[in-house]
Amino acid sequence: MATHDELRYLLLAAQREGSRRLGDALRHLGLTPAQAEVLDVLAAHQPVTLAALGRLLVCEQGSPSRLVDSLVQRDLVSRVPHEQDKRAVLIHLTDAGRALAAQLGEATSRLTGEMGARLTAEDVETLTTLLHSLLDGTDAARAIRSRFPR
Amino acid sequence: MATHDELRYLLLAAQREGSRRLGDALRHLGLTPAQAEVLDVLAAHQPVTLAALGRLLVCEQGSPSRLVDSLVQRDLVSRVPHEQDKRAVLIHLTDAGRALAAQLGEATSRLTGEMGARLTAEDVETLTTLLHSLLDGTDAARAIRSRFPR
DNA sequence: ACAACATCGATGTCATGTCATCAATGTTGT
DNA sequence: ACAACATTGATGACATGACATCGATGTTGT
Repeated sequence: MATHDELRYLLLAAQREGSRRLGDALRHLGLTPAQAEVLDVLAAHQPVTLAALGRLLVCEQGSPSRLVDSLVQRDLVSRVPHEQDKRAVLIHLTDAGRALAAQLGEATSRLTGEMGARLTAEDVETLTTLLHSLLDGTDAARAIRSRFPR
Repeated sequence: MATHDELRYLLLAAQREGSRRLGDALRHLGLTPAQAEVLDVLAAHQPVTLAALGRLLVCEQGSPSRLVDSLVQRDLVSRVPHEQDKRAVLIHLTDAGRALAAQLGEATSRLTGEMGARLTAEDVETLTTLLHSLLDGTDAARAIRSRFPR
């Protein structure tokens, strides 16, 4: 069915477009969209192990060691060995990381403004509901549910 | 607004999930999602220059030379120098490429079936309309419009 | 004609994402 | 206790995507 193919490409296009604009909005903070998502999640769920962080992130599937590496190198995040489980590592925000995380909302406000100009609040609601239907039962849906409780 | 952020992550999640499943569905053909999109577009718009192909693709922004390279190496596509414009190159499907392109619909049918099980035809229509609103005026929207005329 | 500019395709660089594998550590079944 | 299995985080390998730059070629304004 051509309709479903069109929808697939629309989802791809929406994600790419959003990602580019988010990248623009974050550039002045020196962050990429993926790095910003990590800071965003950490600000609300600190501290977490790498595996748990991976489960909360939409942007990556497995354990995001390399993504976290990039933040450790910039002193936005620190790794602390887990006391009970010697395999695990706990990820914390540093002071600098917390400060940057606090600026994320302001940086993305332009983005949400653009979306608001194109979609009514009801449209956003409809899209959200339909996308949850589409994703129901997937890991990503669980991640989003736990980050945005209704 | 948390709602817009949730929507951003839902779009990301939907694209990732779709991409993984499409990758699974295409694996037995030896194609990645991006390569499949190129074959798909070429089957309908052959021959095109690299720049024109880039404008028709959702998956990539600039001119997709390296993506096309991977298909040339597998003899699915060929580059032919443009006669009038010495800068340009025309991309053609080879016989093998045409044969593979003909199998794409079958390969993606499982995907569209899964979508159909989660969304009604009306839902798909609604999503399509709303995403077009969100993307109106962007290059990606133009690409999709020209590939899926209403 | 010709200088200024635009477009074409290739390429280098960086940051993802995905998958597979690995060594270290935990957990479980018996 | 201990063998079988599962989980954790790191890493190598591969294919994208985004951006910038470059040399070659076209186009345009005058």
